Amino acid sequence: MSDLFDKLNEAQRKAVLHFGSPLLILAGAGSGKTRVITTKIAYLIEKHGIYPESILAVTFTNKAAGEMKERVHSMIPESGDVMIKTFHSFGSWLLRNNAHLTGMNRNFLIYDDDDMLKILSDVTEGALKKEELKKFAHWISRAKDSCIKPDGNTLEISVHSKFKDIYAKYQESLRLSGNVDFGDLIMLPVDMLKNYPEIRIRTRQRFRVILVDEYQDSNRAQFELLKQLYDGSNYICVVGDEDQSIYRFRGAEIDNILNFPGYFKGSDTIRLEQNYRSTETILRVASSVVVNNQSRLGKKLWTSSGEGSPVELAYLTDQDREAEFCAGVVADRDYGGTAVLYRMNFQSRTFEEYFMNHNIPYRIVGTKRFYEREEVKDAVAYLSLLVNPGDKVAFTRAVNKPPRGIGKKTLGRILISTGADVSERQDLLKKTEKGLKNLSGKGLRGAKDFLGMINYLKKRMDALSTAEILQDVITRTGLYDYYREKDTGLNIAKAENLKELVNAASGYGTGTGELLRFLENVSLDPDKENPYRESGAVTLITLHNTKGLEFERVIITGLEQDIFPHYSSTQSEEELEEERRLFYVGITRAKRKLYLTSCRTRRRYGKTEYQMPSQFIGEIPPELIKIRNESIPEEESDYPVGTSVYHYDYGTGIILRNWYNNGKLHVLVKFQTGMVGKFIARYSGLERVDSYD
DNA sequence: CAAGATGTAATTTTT
DNA sequence: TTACATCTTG
Repeated sequence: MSDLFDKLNEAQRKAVLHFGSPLLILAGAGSGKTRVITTKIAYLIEKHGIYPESILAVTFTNKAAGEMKERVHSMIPESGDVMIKTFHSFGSWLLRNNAHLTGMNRNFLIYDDDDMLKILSDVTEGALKKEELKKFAHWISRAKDSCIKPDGNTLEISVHSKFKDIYAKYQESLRLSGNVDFGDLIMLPVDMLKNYPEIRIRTRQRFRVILVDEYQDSNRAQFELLKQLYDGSNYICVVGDEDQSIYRFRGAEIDNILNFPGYFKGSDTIRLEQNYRSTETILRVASSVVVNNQSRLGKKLWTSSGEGSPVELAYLTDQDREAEFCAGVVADRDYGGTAVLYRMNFQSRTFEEYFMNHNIPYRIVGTKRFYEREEVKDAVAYLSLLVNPGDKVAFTRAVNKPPRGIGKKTLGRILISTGADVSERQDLLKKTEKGLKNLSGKGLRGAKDFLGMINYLKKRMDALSTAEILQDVITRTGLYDYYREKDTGLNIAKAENLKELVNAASGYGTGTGELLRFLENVSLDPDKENPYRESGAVTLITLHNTKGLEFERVIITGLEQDIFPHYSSTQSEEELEEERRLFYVGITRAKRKLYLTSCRTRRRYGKTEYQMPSQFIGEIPPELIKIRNESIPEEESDYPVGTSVYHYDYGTGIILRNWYNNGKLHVLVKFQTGMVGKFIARYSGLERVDSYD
C-alpha cells in the first residue's frame, strides 16, 4: 500500500485520502485518473475498513469497468466483492435484484437500438419511413435520458405532434413484451428507488461508497439515480473532465459536472493537473483551443516531460494527398504508435484504400459491432424467444429466418388470432399454435416447422449449456447452412460469425440462468470487432472513439470548416463548444507528436467541393505550429480564420469564419468590442493586421 | 415470397 | 460515390 502511495503526486494523494464530504475530482487528460480511483478503492478497504461489497464504482463502458476491476484486484486480491459495473449493468442488476418486490419480470431481456426501431415500426403500423422511425427512437432515448415519461413534459424533447402518442404506444408495447430498452435501465431504477422506500433504504445501506468515472458524460437520469443512492451519510466521489464531455447528442449533461458543487452541498473539488502523457507543446495547443469555451470549471495542465517537437499542420490539395501525407508520416514504420483521427466514419475510406494499396498495415476501430450483425442477431433471437415467448421483436425476426414461407401475409394471419386468455395472447408461440388453423400450404408447413423446432429446443435447453443450445440453434434451424450458401465473394464471414458466436458462449454453463446471463452480456457488453488485431498497425479511428486511448503520434485529419467542426454544430455556441472539446480530446491523445491536416478540396457525394480551413486552426497560437505545405487560394489567403483585422468603424477584430457565397468570399469577424460582424471580404474595407511577422 | 432494379440521402454513438 | 431503402419482377 505505501509504495503505491509513493508513486502518486500531491494532488493525487489528496484525492485518494479524501473522505467524508462529497468529492469532485477534476481529472485532466492523462493525469493518472484510473490510478487514483483504483488506489482510492484499495485505500478505502484497507485504511477505512470499508467492506468491499459496500463499494460501488460505476463507469460508462465495459472496457473501463474491466480495466478498473483488473487493476483493483491486482492491488488488493480480497476486493472481489467491490461492485464495478457500467451504469446500465448496475441498473439492470438493481431491477433484477428487486423484481420480487416490484412485481417486474425478473428475466427481462434488453432491446438495443435496432430492436427499438422494430417496435416503433410495429406500433406505427409501418406508416413511417425508417428515417422517421430513427428520429422517434432518438427522441424516446433522449426522453428516457431525462426521466421524461410519455405523460410528462415531452415538449422538452420534441414538439412533433405525434411524439407523445408514439412514445406512449412504444412504452405500452415494450411493457407487454416484458423486456426493457437501454433507457429503461436507468429510468426504471430511479422510479423504483423513488417509489419503494424499503428498496431505497436497503440500497443506500448497502452502498456506503459511490464512485463514478467519466462523470462529464452522465445524463440527467443517471444524476437522478445518484441522488437516489446518496443519502448524506454515505460517501460519493465523482471523477471527470468537463473538457472531455463529447456525448451531448446522446443525452450527456455537462451541467452535471459543472454544477456538482452546487448539487452536493459541502463538496470538495480536487484538480489533477499534472499530465503524464504528452509534451508541453501538445498541452499548450490543447489548452489554447479549449480556453475558448465558456462552459468549463477550468484547469491548467502541465507536464515536466519537456517541450517536445512542434505541432505540424499540413494544408493539402485533397483527401488523396491527405492519405499520402499520413502514409508519409508512417514511412518510418512505426505503424502501431500512430493513429489517424477523423470526424466522420466515411473519411476512413480514403485512408483504407490508400493504405491497402501501399501495403501499410492498419486497423479500423469500432464501426460495426459483432452482436449487431444480422446473422448474429438472428441466432440470438431464437435464444431470446426461448427465454421470453412474448418477445415480439425476436419472434418476427426468427420466424422466417431462414426463409420458411412465412412472409407478411402469413405472419399477419398468425398474429391476428386472439387467444382465450391474456397469457395466450402474449405468448407468441401459443398464438402461433392457435393460428395454424388459419394457414395453408407453404405458410402452414413453415409455421409447423418453426414450432417443432422451438419445442425441440425448449425440451433440450435445461440439459444443455448455452453454447450447446446455440449450436443446436444454428444447425437445427438451418441458419448456418442458409448463411453458408449465401456467403459468396466478399461476404464470406456470416457463417463464420455464427461459429464465432457459439464460441463466445463457451464460457457459460447449463440452465436458463446462464442463458440469461449470456443474453445480458450480448446486450450490454457488445464487443467491438477489430478485423486487424495485430498491434503493428496504424489505427484508423473517429475522434469520439479515441476517448481513453493514447498514441505516440496522432494525426487529426479533415480540419475543415463544416467537417470539423461539423456543419450542424456551427449553429449554436453550445454545439460548437462540444466540437471544440472533441478537438481537445483528439489533441490530448498524442504523447509525443501531433499532426494536423486540412484539405483544400474534398470529394463528397461524387462532387469535388472547396473546403475552408477549420476555425479551430485559427485558435492555435501560430508560434506553436509549423506549417508544412501551404496551398491556400489567393483571396482566402488574405483572410484565413484567426487572422487579426482592422476596420475603420469597428476597430480590431479576428476572423472567426470565412466561406464562399455567390463566388464571393464572406468573413465573420469578432471585434474587440465584442461585436460580431459579417462582411463580403472584398467590399469590407477590412485590413489585415499582421501581428506575427 | 425473394432476388434483382431503381431511387435517394448522406454526424458523432459508451449502453 | 455508395449504401441502403423501396419498388418490380420472376
